[in-house]
Amino acid sequence: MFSKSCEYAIKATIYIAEQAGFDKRVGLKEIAQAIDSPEAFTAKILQQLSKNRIVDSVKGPSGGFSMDKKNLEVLKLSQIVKAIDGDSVYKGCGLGFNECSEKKPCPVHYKFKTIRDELRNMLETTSVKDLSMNLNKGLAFLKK
Amino acid sequence: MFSKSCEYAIKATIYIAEQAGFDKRVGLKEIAQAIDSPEAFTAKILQQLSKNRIVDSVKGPSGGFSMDKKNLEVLKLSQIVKAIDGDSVYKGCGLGFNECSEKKPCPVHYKFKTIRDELRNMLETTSVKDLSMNLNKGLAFLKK
DNA sequence: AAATTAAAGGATAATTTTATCCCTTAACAT
DNA sequence: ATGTTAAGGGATAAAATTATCCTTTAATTT
Repeated sequence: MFSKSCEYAIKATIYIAEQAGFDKRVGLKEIAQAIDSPEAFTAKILQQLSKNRIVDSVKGPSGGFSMDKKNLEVLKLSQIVKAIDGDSVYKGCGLGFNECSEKKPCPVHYKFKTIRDELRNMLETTSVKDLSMNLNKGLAFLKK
Repeated sequence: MFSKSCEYAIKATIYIAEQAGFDKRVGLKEIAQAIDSPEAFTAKILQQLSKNRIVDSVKGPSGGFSMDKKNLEVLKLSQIVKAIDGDSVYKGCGLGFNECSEKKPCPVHYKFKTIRDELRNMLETTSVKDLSMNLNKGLAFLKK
């Protein structure tokens, strides 16, 4: 569904959001441990998230990554996915055609349309807060 | 959604099915041209499809690939996908956890569940005949 | 039976994705 | 101001995926 990078990005964002809820700023090392991801690779992804203003970062002692609490409801899964994987998930054709459309549908077009539309809708309506709330309730887990 | 290999596999199968409808056996070269895929790579994929009895192959002159007409309604998209990509699509977690389940749901589990279930259902109910029929009606296309 | 044709299969290469290393830059603490 | 800390960023490496080449095997045709 998503690239590994994107999976890490989602996990990292959820973790940062969770900690931001406690007004905690968290460092790369802590994040990588929490979501069980390779540190250096995660650093790259956090850079992208930071550039895309999905998280904010501060250098130096007691620095690290955090998020604007007020933004947690507004920030949608779709924005993370877009920042890392682009819009391939949205406009991607089931058979990899890029000209695939309503007017020139590929053989699987109509079969896939519903599902991709729903996926899009789900990503666009699910906020980071939705996900981190689940996490706090113990209904879900982040680390393998 | 699927690997490139899987995309080629679906396209190739649809094309072979279409031609099998005319009782035509088709060769690698023709298939690769029809679906606009690299020939040698497509050969590998056809080997897998053949091993999985999704298509049948005959060597030598007037050989090539074909399918049992009677099977076109029975053969589902899911079988092609499984033969090439395994069952990652079915049991794949949105965040890449392999222990993700009802009992131990990842943060996106419930959000993704519906969509993955629908995808699974769609793949398991869509027959190759459904797709090749569309193609014949000119409603869809195979070659870019 | 021999020649020809086309798939099967092994080895290898190119590309993309994932991952690591190390040096630079910026923020904070003293 | 200086040292320490942590993110930023460039270069490189490893792994996986995609792709090609070439030899072998098995059919069909003559």
